Amino acid sequence: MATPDRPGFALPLLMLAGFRTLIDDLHAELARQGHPDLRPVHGFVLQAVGMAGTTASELGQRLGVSKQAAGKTVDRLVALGYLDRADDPADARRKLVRLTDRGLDGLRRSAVVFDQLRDRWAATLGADRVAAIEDDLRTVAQPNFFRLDVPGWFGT
Amino acid sequence: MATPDRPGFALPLLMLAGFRTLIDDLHAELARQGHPDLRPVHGFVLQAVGMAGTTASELGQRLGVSKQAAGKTVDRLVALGYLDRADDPADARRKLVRLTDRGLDGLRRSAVVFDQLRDRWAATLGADRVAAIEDDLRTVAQPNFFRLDVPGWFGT
DNA sequence: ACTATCTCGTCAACCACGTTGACTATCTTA
DNA sequence: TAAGATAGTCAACGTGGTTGACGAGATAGT
Repeated sequence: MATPDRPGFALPLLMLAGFRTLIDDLHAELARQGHPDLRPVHGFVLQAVGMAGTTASELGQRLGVSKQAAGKTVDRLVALGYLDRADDPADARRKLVRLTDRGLDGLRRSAVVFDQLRDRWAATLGADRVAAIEDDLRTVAQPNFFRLDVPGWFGT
Repeated sequence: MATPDRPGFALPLLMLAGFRTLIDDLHAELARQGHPDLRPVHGFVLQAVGMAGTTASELGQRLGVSKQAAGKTVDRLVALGYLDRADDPADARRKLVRLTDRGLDGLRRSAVVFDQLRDRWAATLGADRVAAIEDDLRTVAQPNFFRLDVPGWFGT
């Protein structure tokens, strides 16, 4: 890393580098485990869909993008076999977006790999330092997107 | 934040949230200071160009993208008045990409704002915690992109 | 019950940012 | 000098985002 004389520049650069390291490692491992076409954005979408399923509009709200953008991303993930659409019997306008078995598999494997990556960081830095980073970021970071009030994503 | 039972998921989500918080705050402030058309990617490009200027190919290497992608980004920043192109008298193939006065102004203001944002985090978390986050990320994050071996970006 | 309004999904046009492949012009080296 | 490497650009394309418009269906008010 270059160390500019302005210290503040290091913070966003390192945050980005840390995030990209995790994501790149995740997708390298997912590709090895049979999910080579899963792209960085897709993981967040699969999480946002959740076990209960959702609609394109609500998905857009959860991800902080327009409903049209969410719809197009759902199209791609449907084509890849990770999501499917079903009519809502209670409301003919809505189309329920749900995880397929493949989508669920990708999500579960992501969770496992993220755990392993966190363990790797903990082995280098110490578990307390990793937890401290998480606590600190929880304090200062504003999650104005990916707000998921869906409990038990990976539950039983 | 939702807290999934898999703890590893919190780490990338929080890293992303932290990064986006910094970037969103930066651009809100830059827009206030006369740079409303500066987008998140542009800051990194301006840094990678540096005071000495560079070429599209080298810029692509620094940013970890193809020379064509770098060239197109330079096109946009030229159109916005942040960069210009000049012929290299020593090599007729090369076109030197340089910061304009406006580009330099945007870069300097970014540095100032990032310093202020870092101070804000330090006021909340404590300066030692912020420094610890930076140290830890320097240890585990692999900066396979934005490698800038250019000293003195914002020098004298 | 009917009308006005809101919401959901979709289509179209567009922009930003990335890719690969091909090509010309130019420098470098064997 | 011929062969090869490099710089920039063009074209075609993929992905992820935007806004605006629109029809179909649900809902609230009189």
